[in-house]
Amino acid sequence: MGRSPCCEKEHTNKGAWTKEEDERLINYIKLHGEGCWRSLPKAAGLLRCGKSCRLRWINYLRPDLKRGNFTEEEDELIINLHSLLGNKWSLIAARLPGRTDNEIKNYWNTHIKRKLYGRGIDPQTHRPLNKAGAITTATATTAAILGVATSNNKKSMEKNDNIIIGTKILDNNNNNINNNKFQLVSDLVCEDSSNSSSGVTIEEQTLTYPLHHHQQQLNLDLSIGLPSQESNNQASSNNSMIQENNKKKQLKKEQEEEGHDVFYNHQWYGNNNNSKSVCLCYGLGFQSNNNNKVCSCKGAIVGATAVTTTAADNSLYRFYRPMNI
DNA sequence: AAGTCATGCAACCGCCTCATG
DNA sequence: TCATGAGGCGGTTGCATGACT
Repeated sequence: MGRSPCCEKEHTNKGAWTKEEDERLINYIKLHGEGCWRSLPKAAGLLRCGKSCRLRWINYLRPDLKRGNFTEEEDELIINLHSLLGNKWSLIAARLPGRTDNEIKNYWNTHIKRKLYGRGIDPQTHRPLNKAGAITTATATTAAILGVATSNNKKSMEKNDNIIIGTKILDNNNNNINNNKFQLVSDLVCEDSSNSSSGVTIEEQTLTYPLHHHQQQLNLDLSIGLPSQESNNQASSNNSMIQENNKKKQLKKEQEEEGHDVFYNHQWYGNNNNSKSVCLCYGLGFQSNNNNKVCSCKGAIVGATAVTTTAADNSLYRFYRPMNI
């Protein structure tokens, strides 16, 4: 049985929105808020599909949209986020206040792609164009190729299970990863936090990356995003910062009282000031600001269930995702 | 001035996810 | 556990506009 259409197509307008339609939609949402998109058109007196109303509101009419050209800072952020997330425009948009996924997608296709080509960089792989098809530094033994699935966050990471692979970097000569099929996500250092010397599974390890290096690029410590909000968001932003600082103080206290590191917001809080341990999916940029939709870790470290080899050796691991996701 | 081509972007389409019963 | 449907997402289309000949 086919799915019923979201609206009666023969009775709906299509194409560009008129000023009157915009006003009707704005007025309705001002009065009633964003509710059921399916019933909204009728209630608002619009001959439009609910989906069309939603899109028009989200991409064009929403009052918090930032209009105008993208800044250089936003350009670089989009490029960095795309290198981590691929064509996940909604995730990228979530890190750019006032920008929509559609806007970023269009901007990527019309401007940034060209910009990257101009720099000699393949916009899909973020690798130099003259080296396309070959990852010159990656290598792995068969045993070191890790399927980064996880048992403790199976449901939320469903989409990512078995698709990210980690490759232990041994030297610069072997190319075991087919770069036509895989895209570089990130380099991370695996560090054993369990103090056991053998038989350590990835799940028992802490995956640590050099924080200062990533912060320079993406401000991953707090979130991937621009450092400041628009002025009308300043108050709530300040409140969030106060709450966050209070939480950190509390965590520090807990850590001191209990004598061990404390986990919060994908991170372990401990005594080591030089590096900060994070869960793997966070480190790879798969965290989300939408109730941890992507990563639902609660302290357990994301890792591969299948691997029990000596990954916890402070080696550099390089992570890839297939091109088709 | 008119025709053609290139570009940018709003909007649509179809599939996927997830909540609900 | 399964079916259903609303909302969400990414890819694509097509129109408006500007640049060029």
